[in-house]
Amino acid sequence: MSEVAATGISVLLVDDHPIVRQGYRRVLESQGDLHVVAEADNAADAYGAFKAHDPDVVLLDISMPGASGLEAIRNIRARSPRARILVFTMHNEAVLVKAAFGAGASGFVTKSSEPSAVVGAIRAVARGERAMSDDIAHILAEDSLSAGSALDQLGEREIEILRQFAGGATTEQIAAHLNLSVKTVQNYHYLIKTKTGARTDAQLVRLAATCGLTRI
Amino acid sequence: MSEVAATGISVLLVDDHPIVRQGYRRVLESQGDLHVVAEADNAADAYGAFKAHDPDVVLLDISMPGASGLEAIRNIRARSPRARILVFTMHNEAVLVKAAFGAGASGFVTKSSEPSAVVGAIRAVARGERAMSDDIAHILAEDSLSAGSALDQLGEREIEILRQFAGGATTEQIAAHLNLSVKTVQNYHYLIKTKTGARTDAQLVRLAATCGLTRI
DNA sequence: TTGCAGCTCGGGCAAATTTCCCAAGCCGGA
DNA sequence: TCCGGCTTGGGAAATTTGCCCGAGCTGCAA
Repeated sequence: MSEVAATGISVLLVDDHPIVRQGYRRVLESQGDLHVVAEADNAADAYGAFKAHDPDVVLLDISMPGASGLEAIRNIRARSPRARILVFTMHNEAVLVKAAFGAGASGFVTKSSEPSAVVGAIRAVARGERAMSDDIAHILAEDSLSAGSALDQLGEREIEILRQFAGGATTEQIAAHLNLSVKTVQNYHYLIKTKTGARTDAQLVRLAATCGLTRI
Repeated sequence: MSEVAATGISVLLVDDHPIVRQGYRRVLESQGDLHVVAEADNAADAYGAFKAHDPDVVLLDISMPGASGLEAIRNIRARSPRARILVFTMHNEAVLVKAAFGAGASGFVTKSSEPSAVVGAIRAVARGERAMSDDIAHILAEDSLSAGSALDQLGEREIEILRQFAGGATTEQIAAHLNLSVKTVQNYHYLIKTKTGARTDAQLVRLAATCGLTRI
C-alpha cells in the first residue's frame, strides 16, 4: 500500500479542470516529497482512483459538477476509513466546512491560501493531523461563537421545510402544503438558518443542494 | 514594446488564487515559447501590471472578487486597444461569453479545456486571432439557435450581482465588493427577481445554478 | 409516577428587508 | 438631438426577519 510514505507523500488529485490539475501537479511535485500518483475529474472516478493507488492524501475540490464532493468524501471514507482527504476549494462558507469535516475530511484549505500553506496542509494530513487554512479557522471560530451545527441537527419537520424551500416553494405554499400557519413556516425558516449557520437564503439552498436534499 | 514576440510570447496572469497562478505559470513556461512576465490577483492591479510589462497576452480569470473582470477588460482595452485579452474561467454561460467579447476580449477558454487547448488559444490571440474553446463554441452556437435563457434579459451588473448572491454573499458583502450602496444592491435584487420571474430567493439560486452562473 | 427534554406549533413586536415608484446621469443608436 | 436602456440611489408602505415567548405533545428515564 502506502510504501511510498517512507520516500514521500503520494497524492490523488481530484478537480474537474484539467489545466488546474496539471498546475497543481507541477506545484506539488516541485516540492520533492510530494508525488501525484493519480488524477480524477469527478466524484465518481475519485473512489476508483483511490482504490487503485491508495494515496496518502486525496486533494479534493468539492465544487464539482455532477455528484457532490461531499458524497465523494463519504464514499471514500466509508470504504477506507484510513483515507486522508484534504478539501481544497474556493468556497469558504462555514456550513460547507463543517459539512466537509462531518463527512470525514481531514483538512480544508481555500484556494486563496499561499501555495506553501497548501503544501503544509498536505504534509499535516499525511501525518494524520487535522489541517485548515487560516481563513477557514477564522470563519469556523466566528461561526462557533454564534451558531450551532450542520444539517443533521435538523428535525424531521425542519428537513421537510428546508427541502420545499430549497426547491423553490414560497412560504405560503409550504404552509398550505403542510397545513401550517405562515408564521410557523417563517419560524422554522429562521430556526433552520440559525441551526445550520447559514446567513442567507442562498447559502441555505446551497447547503440543501450539497447535502443532496434537493436537486438543481 | 512587445519585442519579446520574436523570441516568444509574454503573458500577464490575472487570477485571485495564488496557487492557481503558480500552477498556470509552470504549465505555460514548460511550453518554451510562453513567458509569464507578471501576475495580478485582482482587477485593479491588472492594469498597472499591464502598463508596466506590456505583455503580448493577458490571461484573465473573470470570476474574481471585487471589481468585475469585465471591467478589467474594458479598463485595459480602453487604454491599450492593442491589448490581447484571453478570458480563462470555469464559467461557461453564453451571456458571460458574449459580455466578455463585447467588453473587448480576444478569446474565451474554460478551465475544463485541455492544457494544450489553452496554450493553443494563447498563441492564437497573440497572433491577433480570435480564440475560444470547443465547449464555448458549442454553447454560443446553441445559444444563437435558442430563444435565449432567462438570464439574457439581465444586464452585466445584474449578472454579477446575481452570481455573488447565488454564491451565498449577503447584500452588505456584495455592496462592499462592488462599491455600491446597500440600497442599490437591494434594488438590483428586486429587479433581477422581476426580470427572471423568480418569486423567491431560492428560485433565483436555482436559476443561477441551472444557467451555469454558479456552481453548487 | 413525576419530571425532564425535545419536537411541533404559533403569537408578539421591533428591526430589517422587500416591493414598488421615481429621478438623474451616462452612453449608444436612430 | 432625442429616445431608450443601464446604472445608481432615494422614499415609503408592506412584508418578512430576528428573536423572544408559551403550550401541547411525545418519549424516556429516574
